[in-house]
Amino acid sequence: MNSKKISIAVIKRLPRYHRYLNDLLEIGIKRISSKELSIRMGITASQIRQDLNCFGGFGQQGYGYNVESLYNEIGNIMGINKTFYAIIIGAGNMGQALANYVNFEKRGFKIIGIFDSNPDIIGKTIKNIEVLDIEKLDEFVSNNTVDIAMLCVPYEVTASIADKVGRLGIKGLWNFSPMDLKIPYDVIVENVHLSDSLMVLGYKLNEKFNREKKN
Amino acid sequence: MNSKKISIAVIKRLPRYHRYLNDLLEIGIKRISSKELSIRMGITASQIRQDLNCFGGFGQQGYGYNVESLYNEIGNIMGINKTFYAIIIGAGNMGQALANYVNFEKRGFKIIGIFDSNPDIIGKTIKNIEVLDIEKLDEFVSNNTVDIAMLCVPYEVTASIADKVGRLGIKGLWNFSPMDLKIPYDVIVENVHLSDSLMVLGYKLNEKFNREKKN
DNA sequence: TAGATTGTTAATCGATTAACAATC
DNA sequence: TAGATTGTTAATCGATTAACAATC
Repeated sequence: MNSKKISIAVIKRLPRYHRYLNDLLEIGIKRISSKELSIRMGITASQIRQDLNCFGGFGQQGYGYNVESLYNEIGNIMGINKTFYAIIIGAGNMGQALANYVNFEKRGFKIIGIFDSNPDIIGKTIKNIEVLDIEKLDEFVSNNTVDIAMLCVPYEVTASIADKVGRLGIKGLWNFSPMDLKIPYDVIVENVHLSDSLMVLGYKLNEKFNREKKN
Repeated sequence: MNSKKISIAVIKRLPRYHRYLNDLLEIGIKRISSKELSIRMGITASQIRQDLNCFGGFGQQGYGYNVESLYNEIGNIMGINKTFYAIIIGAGNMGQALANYVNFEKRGFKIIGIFDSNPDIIGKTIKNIEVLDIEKLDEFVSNNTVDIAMLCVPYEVTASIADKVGRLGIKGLWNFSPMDLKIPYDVIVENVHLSDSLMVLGYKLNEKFNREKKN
């Protein structure tokens, strides 16, 4: 693997390649050319070859790519073979949805703890994990390896909890609050801004509507 | 408003501007320059001015932008003043999380129906809305205005339900399944691929780890 | 060998940033 | 008026696409 910086645009496409390759595997396709894959995915063959060559030459001239090995290679690049240990902070609807989302485990993410501050929820069991009092977070983190905190707490407390996560040395933060976290720690934050996404959908609907009205 | 095509990169930044302006309003700041805002948001002042000027000249030389009116302008552009009527299909954990997510209503999205196929869930009430049998979807759509369907059903049935949504003439689809929908109808699809987002976080963590190991 | 398709360089396109005249 | 800051044009940067020699 060469050391030149891989752009975030490329990284974000990797999970999509991975999904398509998985589909191909499942329908029993053994090899695929960048041309064929480009048609399926609706992107250019050039882009596929450029993207893959950021990480190495996985193909073979005159043949194309072996689906299974390319699938594995991309999995390796994304770290799917590694296990990331994650905790969920905030066991409301969203936190529970994440806890029950089976696909994460398949991709190497293992939920090992769930925390909340609501006495009605503390002590409940979700997916065989007892919901702990958020007060026990410090203790838990000292006794367990925690790579990622998934933050599903109300807007008002997000900033302070994110800060705590940073202070405890957790390196990855998956944030579901509609807010840009600024914490003075060395934490990698990935945001899921649901309402932003919904607003983009609203914009596109409006635009479409206006366009149609004009015609 | 001029008619030249606005790039999707700009559109995606609008909700973020909207959030920051809302924060400014709440702390009582009345006017702001692109320079000041750029520092807060961590982007360039140039970009802010370019973005806003896609939609019109909202500022004033020597003064900057009036926070409240800019907030409202961006809200209008995004269609926040309009009401979008939405239904949730799939009342599992994720569907329930969406139903209970208060921020949507604030942004003009109103949930008017929830559907599921599980007899244990049908008939339950979520946020004052009775969960209906998915079989009643056709009937519901003929009797109500439905702009958006929020799809939170299991992977296996996503494609067929998305197809049905298209057939019923619903124009917007918010998809939570890890799959790229291809439906032969004129539907605007916005995807929330949670596992893709998580995989990107995993990649970044790995990369950081490898970088640190090297030093 | 001939055909196919990659890996990679070069060209193009679009998005971001810089610069500055216009103007409040 | 002088200072500040926009709106907008020009320059730069980066990402995508095209082209083609290398090679299986």
